[in-house]
Amino acid sequence: MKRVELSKIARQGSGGDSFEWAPVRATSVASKIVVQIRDALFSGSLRPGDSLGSEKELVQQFDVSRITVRDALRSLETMGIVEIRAGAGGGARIAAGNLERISDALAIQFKLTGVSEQETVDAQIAIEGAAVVLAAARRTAADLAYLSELLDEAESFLDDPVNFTESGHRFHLALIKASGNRVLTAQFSALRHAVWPKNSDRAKPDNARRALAAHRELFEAVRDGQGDVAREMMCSHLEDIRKIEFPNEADDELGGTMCC
Amino acid sequence: MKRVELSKIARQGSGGDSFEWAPVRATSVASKIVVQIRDALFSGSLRPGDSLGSEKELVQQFDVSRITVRDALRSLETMGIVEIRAGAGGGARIAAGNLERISDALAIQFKLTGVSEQETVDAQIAIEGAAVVLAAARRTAADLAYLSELLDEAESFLDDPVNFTESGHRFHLALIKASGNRVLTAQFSALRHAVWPKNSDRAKPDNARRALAAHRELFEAVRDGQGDVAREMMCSHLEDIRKIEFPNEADDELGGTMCC
DNA sequence: GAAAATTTGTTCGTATGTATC
DNA sequence: CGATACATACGAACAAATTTT
Repeated sequence: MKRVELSKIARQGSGGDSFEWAPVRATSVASKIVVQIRDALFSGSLRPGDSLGSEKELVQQFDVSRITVRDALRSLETMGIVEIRAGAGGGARIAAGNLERISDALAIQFKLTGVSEQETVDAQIAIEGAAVVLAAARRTAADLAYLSELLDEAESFLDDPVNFTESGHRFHLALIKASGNRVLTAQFSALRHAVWPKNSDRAKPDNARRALAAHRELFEAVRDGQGDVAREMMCSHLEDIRKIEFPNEADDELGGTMCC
Repeated sequence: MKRVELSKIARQGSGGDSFEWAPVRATSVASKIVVQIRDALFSGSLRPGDSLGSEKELVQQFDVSRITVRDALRSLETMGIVEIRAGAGGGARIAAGNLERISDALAIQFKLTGVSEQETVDAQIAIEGAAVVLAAARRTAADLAYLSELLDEAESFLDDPVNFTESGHRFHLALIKASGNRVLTAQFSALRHAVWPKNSDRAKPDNARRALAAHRELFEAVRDGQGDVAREMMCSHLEDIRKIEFPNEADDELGGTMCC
């Protein structure tokens, strides 16, 4: 339960922006507190679990009003940097990482920016394609057992579009997790949550059969350690899905550019 | 300048969580305002540029105190959903998308989670490798001109490690932007900001020469539309960098698994 | 389990800096 | 340049929730 000494805020100071990305409205006092704590996190002087003290203590340390401290804490909380608990022994502390939080940020900015489905699927191909290469090299027996289970499950859902789609999602996720790479896993989850149709009703039986066959081949390639084969299969499988889910892009002259 | 009618907050209501991700502390009144506005964004009833009114107006609309509205606005601002301007005609309005904000969110969670350098570099290989394939197919004349400029710049920095490293970063970024995929660009930026050494002093002249040669070959492959060649080059180039920047991982038995 | 202490959540009033018209 | 509108900031206080005793 380390306590870190934080300096008072210079009201009219220039505020050291050690990052190249612009902090949110660096003019406000609250944002200077935010920047200071974020810097401390990245420099390593603050780590998950460290306590920042209560609102009252922060008011004293920074010599600002309670509202200013609250503004800063609200921002830090929204960024996922701090967790706030009420009651005795509570207060603000540096949060543990939560990679699922990334989905929110991605979804919001994708929505506001209006990125195309093509960009999203291309990014997904990049991530899943690389992930299966790693998975083919690192998959454990437990990974293979779970993937095999999911294949059986999917087969039982061949005539149940909703459940089939969801099962297929779990298969993709398990495949990526088998890569052992949390960065790729987080980025995949974010993309999936951000822009894919929530309830795809396009998983008609014939499409489902096709997808299941692709999943089986993927499984075998990963099981046999054939990374390159798995990558190509994943790519053509996703191009297939792209044509089904986003038919308006099917006539893109660059279709299949990625790898297959 | 559309105005959207927002309903009052039910103090003890259950609060409709229409998303699967848990909103931040759904118990507080402020977070209910946040959820309501975020929902309105995703449902399409709020779009970039729409005005939410001033703090005072929001106080009246939601029938809560000023500080509660402030808390909500601070969260929404941090999420990048609203922009707040002071002065007459100011107030809160729905922000335009800013994909750089994603980098922040990713970098923070990667830092808090403590992902390994190996995971990061593997993800970078996935993203940059796919990006150059797209870049080879889509690069414009302007892209090539800028990349060529950066190569000349880098050559002049061969004996200046700090500037050489920075110039090289710009080259990688320009290469990815040439893919025309903003999702890949955002994810790359995040990785770069999150875990790479800020001031790499390892760009010794001999390493610099090696890197520059790799960049030249990458440029030629992209220029000539040879996507597969570019991918392999990018991969081996990044594996090279991995060995230089993170020598403690050089003996990883899985080195070179990705593609080369 | 109940009481007490601690801390956040919420409200009101007021003053000040700042951007717009 | 002045007036207006707005966000930012400060102080005091009570309510609600949570943890400790």
